[in-house]
Amino acid sequence: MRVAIVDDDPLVRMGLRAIVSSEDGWDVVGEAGDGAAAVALAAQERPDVMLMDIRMPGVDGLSATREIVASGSATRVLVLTTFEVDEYVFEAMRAGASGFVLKRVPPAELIESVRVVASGESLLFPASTRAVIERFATRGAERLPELSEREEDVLRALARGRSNGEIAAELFVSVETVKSHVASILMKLGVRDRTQAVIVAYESGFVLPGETSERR
Amino acid sequence: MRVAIVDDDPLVRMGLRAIVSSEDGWDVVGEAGDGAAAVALAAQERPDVMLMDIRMPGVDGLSATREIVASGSATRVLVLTTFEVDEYVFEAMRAGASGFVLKRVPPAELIESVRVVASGESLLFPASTRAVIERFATRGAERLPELSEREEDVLRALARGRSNGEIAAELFVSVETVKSHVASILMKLGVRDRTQAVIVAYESGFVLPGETSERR
DNA sequence: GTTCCCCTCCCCCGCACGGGGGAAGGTGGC
DNA sequence: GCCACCTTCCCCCGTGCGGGGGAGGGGAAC
Repeated sequence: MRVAIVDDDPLVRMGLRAIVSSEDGWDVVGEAGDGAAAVALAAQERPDVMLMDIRMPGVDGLSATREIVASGSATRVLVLTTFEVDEYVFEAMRAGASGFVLKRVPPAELIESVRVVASGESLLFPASTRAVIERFATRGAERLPELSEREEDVLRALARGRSNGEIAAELFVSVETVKSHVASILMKLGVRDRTQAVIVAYESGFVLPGETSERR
Repeated sequence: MRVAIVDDDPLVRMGLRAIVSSEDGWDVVGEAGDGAAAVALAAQERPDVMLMDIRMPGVDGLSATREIVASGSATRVLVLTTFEVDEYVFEAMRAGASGFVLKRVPPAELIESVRVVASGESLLFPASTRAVIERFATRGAERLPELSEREEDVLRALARGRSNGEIAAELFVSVETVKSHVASILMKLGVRDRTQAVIVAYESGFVLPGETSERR
């Protein structure tokens, strides 16, 4: 296992190095103190896993992660943070990090985390997982008003960017029918136009990013 | 710790009961073989954690989870599945489950999982976490074409359901200017109308569900 | 200097969209 | 039997939106 360590604090790097290199067959193949150096290090050493701090002078850890992932590197990035509930968790996920864990976890857990992301899986710390799940659940403010079956069909079509004419063709009905369904949807959702209806569809979880375009 | 077990297979229930009750101070306060019984059980016994199978005859585990969570119960639902990559993970998250783990994990891990969700945190199995992160990252097919700063402002406004006139007022420019920005956005994104632009904004991660409406 | 691109603003045009009416058959509840 | 709702279809009308032309100023690159 070849591990790289990125943190602007030399003390933290030393601590991480001690933990990682204590494991049999594990090597720390390099250290970096900022994002730019991290990108270069990833390209040079091609480590299996890179432990990445977020807050660093110059190029931050998220930008560095984005670059490394975008470069097609096989290196997995495990983001380390100081605070439990870190707003950066979503950004880190979008940047392509394979995991998001606390710096102050017991060494054994950190080792295990590295092993997990190296295996191609991903992992989040419980508090982060909770935040993610809550975003999905949108607990509380969700629930669309009751839409009829046909209206849901039409709303799904709207959320795929279809025009009234296209929806009519897909559902084998006339454009007028589609228009009347759209009008009902707008009224029930309390919105002005199809664009706002699509926004409500996304915000309520009626459709999820990724489930419309990729599947089939 | 008071735990309830929901699974249609008596054998599985026995196995889970054995694991749970082997822990000091932990009690299995009830079992259920289908979703309807699970909802009733949650209301009666108010367990700390409910281990919930998904596939069951009659009312399935997801519907039961939805009901229990919607009822405002303090019971945390930990969803158990047989297969690693289960399409139901997103549904479970949306239903309000606190976790999603494999049935065949070592007993010690299952116990630990129950402890985690009981503490109010959430947890997903690595393979599930990976799927979730990939949905966020939308690795590969993402990246909006380069939009100018102003165009990003306009796209953000579009994603909030604003009309051209409203955007003009918000950005202190004329409607014509907004129209020309919108036209550039449509061209750059390769879409037909503002609705499709909003869809691209969501699908690409340019905006995330939850970040527009709730914040501020 | 020239050459881009961005941002701003303006014109005309056509049409899809949304709002206002309505009407018909089918299903299900009371 | 009546009423409510869904689904389907039709009319008219106004306008917001998108497509097609531009044009001028400013800043960065070269």
